[in-house]
This record gives sequence, structure tokens and C-alpha cells, in this order.
Amino acid sequence: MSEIKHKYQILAAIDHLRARKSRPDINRICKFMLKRYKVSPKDTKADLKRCLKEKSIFKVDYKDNVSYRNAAKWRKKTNLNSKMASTIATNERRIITSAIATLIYQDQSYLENGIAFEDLIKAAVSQDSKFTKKQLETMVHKELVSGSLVKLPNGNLALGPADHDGDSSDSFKFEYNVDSNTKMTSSANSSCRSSPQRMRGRPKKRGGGSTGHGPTNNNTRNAAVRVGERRKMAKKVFDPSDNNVPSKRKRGRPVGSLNKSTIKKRLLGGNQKLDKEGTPISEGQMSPDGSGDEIEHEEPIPHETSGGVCSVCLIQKPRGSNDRLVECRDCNNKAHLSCLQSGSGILKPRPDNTWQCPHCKTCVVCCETNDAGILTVCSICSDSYHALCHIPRIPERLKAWDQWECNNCLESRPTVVGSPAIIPSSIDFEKQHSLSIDPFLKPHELDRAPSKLKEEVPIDPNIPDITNWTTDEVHNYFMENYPEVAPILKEQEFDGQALSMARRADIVQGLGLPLGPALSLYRIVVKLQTRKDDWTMCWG
DNA sequence: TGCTGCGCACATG
DNA sequence: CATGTGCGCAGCA
Repeated sequence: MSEIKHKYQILAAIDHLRARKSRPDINRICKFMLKRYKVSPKDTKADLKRCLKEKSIFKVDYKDNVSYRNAAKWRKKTNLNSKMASTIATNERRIITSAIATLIYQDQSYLENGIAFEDLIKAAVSQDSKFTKKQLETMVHKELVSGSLVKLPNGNLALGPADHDGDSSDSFKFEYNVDSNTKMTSSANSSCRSSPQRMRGRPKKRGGGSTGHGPTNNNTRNAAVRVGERRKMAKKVFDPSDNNVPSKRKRGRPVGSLNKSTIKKRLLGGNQKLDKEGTPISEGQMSPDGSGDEIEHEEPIPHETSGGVCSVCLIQKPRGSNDRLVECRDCNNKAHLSCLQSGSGILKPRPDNTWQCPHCKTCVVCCETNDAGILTVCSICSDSYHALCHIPRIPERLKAWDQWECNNCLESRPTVVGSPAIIPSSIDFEKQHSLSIDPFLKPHELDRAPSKLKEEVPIDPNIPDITNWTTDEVHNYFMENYPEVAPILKEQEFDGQALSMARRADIVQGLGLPLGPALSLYRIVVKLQTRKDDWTMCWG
């Protein structure tokens, strides 16, 4: 409950959009989250809501549209002076957490390795000029003492495991590699194309730019607060041939064009939006809360995608073939329609023609995904349920997973067929196919292994404890269990320590293995790391 | 085609 | 008046 999985990514998304002078609305945030972090819009929205609740993000209605603000950076115009004092400490923490978010945004390897003290201070300084470096250092020390921040074995800092005061549940945990041996995540550390321009306050100089462009113009690095200057080539602002007529510039808001809301106010006084989207939006109330839902529910059909690899058969078919690829409603996973139709319940498209991959499929009762427990899918309506959510409770561990019908369907059809349909992630399935391929990538890969599942499955004494294994022991184990990858692990000098630190990305992306083998290996690694043979942990 | 940088109009205190 | 916001464009990958 207190844990907001993607809080920092969302904050980073907001910061990013703000830095680009784009409105940080739900749409853009979701888009950004999906692209950069592979977090599905559904998860983004859910976490965003939690962030709103805990007030690490504010929702504001600005110029008749909804925006989101990073609480750490946003000075709320409020007159609650009395509240001020009590929130200072929280704000201090927010400065730190915001700095962390910024850093993670800049370089995702911070997620794994933690953040060097100096880096954190530097980021905090550049974020908030209200505080001196000294003060910020003190804050960080304070957070260390309180446990909100922890020092990793490599000396870097990470947020602590739990929050200590109710206000901001900073329970985000880094998954980090301490051991340099394990850092083979090269490809995972996608750094952004150009660094974000944080803290770019309002430019001091106004309106100077139009003519005086060229490579030299603003390169006064020491121009106070303004950290980011455009780093690419100087922009052409206008073409001399434009000198004659109307507009002096080629970019930016056309002279005389007014803001939508202004137009609305001045001309209509009514409630039609005029913008090109052409969708007249009824004005006024920006659903005080609802905006989280105001997008994304488009797409009633699984959209056919222009290309990609089928997550089921792992084959890419050329576009135009009869067997079209459909995309998961909530993430980027794709699959051939035929693969879905011939697959087990969890794979089948819904009657309304939408499709959710196993990771995005949610229980129709509690709306939680497979993470919260094995989902059983109705063979008729394709609704999925957790065993306990469905009434009557679904018996556990059913062998066949194709024929279960939910209560709704049973009620509407008196003859009962019902043997439950368990999704392929069930443990039975896992045991039978311990090296089979997980066809689906979880939309968000950044973290895994939800603790609740860890708690549910007891440690299996038959699974060896690898912590002190040498590279040779690792090699031997894999020679026995998965000989194909043994040489690769050996070559990468994986010992027990390294293996227990390995993250999904390390295995799936870092070893250069094809997806299938990589996922199979990852499952074994998770099994060894947790000493629990629970396939669902690979999805966590 | 989608992302980015940013000038400048506009909103807000 | 000072400053925050984001539209809408140009440029780039």
C-alpha cells in the first residue's frame, strides 16, 4: 500500500515534460512512461493516483486543462502559512527525492547502482537554489540517519526500504548491483538523447532571441541558474526572406493567435473548445478527480500493429499476411491473432475483441494483475479472476485450464462444464516445463519479485544456496541444468554473488541471448536467488 | 514520424 | 510587475 512502484519514474516524466515546456498531462505522462520505462498506462495511472494521494504529485487545473506538478518543485500558491512549518521537513525530503528522480531520469543506471553522495548533492543543489550545498548535505545526512536513505555496499546512496512518516511513502527501492561483475546491463541504461534541462527557470532575457541566433549566441555558461542550454546546433529562427511581411518569426505561437481558453472567454463565452482535435470538450469542470481516466480508454479493438514480433510464437510475419499481429491493450506486447485464438484462456482475445497480454490482464473484481495471485480465465467471456475474488471461490491448482467458466456465464447457461482454466503461469505448468519460454515481457521490467509472493511460497531446501558459489560452481550447476548457457555465464564470470544480484535486465538483455533462452535462464536465476520455485516471481 | 527545444502569449499572484 | 505555464512551431534523429 505504501509502495508506489513507479513514483520516481512518474516524477521524472513530469519533470521531463515540464523541461520541454510540454504540458504534463496524463496522456503525455503515460506515453512517456510507456516509452521510456515500459510502464503500461494502467500502471502509470494507478501509481499517479497514489502519488496524488500522498501528495508527492499535485493535480492542477491550469488554463482549463489538467496538469500534474512535481510537488518537490512546485511552489503551491497557498496561504496555509500555519501548515508551512510542519511541511518543511517533508519538503526537504522532497527535494532529495526529486533530485533522485532527476538523476534516475538522466541515467537509469542509478536505479541499479545507487547514487553517489556528490551526485545527489549536485542534483539537489541545481534543483533548489533555496538551500546551500551545506544544508542539502545535512539533509541527506539526516535522511541517512533516519533510514530514508541507505548506503549501499558500494558506497552509493539509495532510498531506504520503508517510509518513516506517513506523508511521503518513499518506499521505493533501488535494485542495484554492487558487484561490478554483474554490470552487463549496457543496453538497459538507455540514456536520453539529450539531457533534460532541469531548473531552467524563466529566462531572464526576453525576446532577444529572434535575430541574434547562430552558434555563439547564448553560450554564457555562467548565466546563473539556467543550466541547460540548447546543445544541438543553433536553430534557424527565421529566414531573412521573411523580413518583409507579417510575422517576424517562423516558430512559436503565431502572432495574434490566442490561447484556447482566451478565445473561449472572449468570443464564445461558451463551452466549445476550438482546437484542431476537433473534439468539442465540455468546459469547466475538469473532473476534479476523474482526469486519470480521461484518456486511454479509446481503442476498443486490439489494434493491429504495423510490425513486430509475436510474443507467442516469436516469429515476425510480414505485414499484410493474413495473420495479423494485435497489440496488447495496455503495453507493447504483440501476438498473432491465430496464436491467441489457439492459445490457452489467458491468451484469448476478449469477446469485445480487445486483448490483454498475461501481464496486463487483471482480475475483474479487484483489478489487480497476476502479480496479486494466479488469474483464472473464463473460457466463455475471458474475464479473469483471482481464486478468492470469484464467488464461489475457485478451487486451486486445477489441471486443465481451458474449460472453466465464471459464475456469470454459468448462471446464464444452466449446464455446467467447469474445470477451471488456470493461466500458464501456474506452478503446475511451470514444473512441467521448467525450461519453456515465457513468451511475454512484462511491460514494466524495472523491478520484480513482489514480496507478497515471496512470502507465500516457502523456501525450497532442494534449491541450493548460491551466495557463496564460485564461478565454477555456477558453471557446474548450469552445465547440469541448462548447459547451453553455462559457458556464457562462465565467460561473464558469474559467481554466486553476482548471480544473486543479477536483475532481469542483466539476464534478459545483458547476455545477448535470444529472448526465449534468456527468459528461461532468468527463471532459473530467480529460482536460485529466492530459493523458491515460483514462476510467477519472474513477473513480479 | 516522433521527440525535443524554445519563443512568446497568456495566466496568476 | 514578476514569474510560471504550455501552445505551437522548427529542427533533428
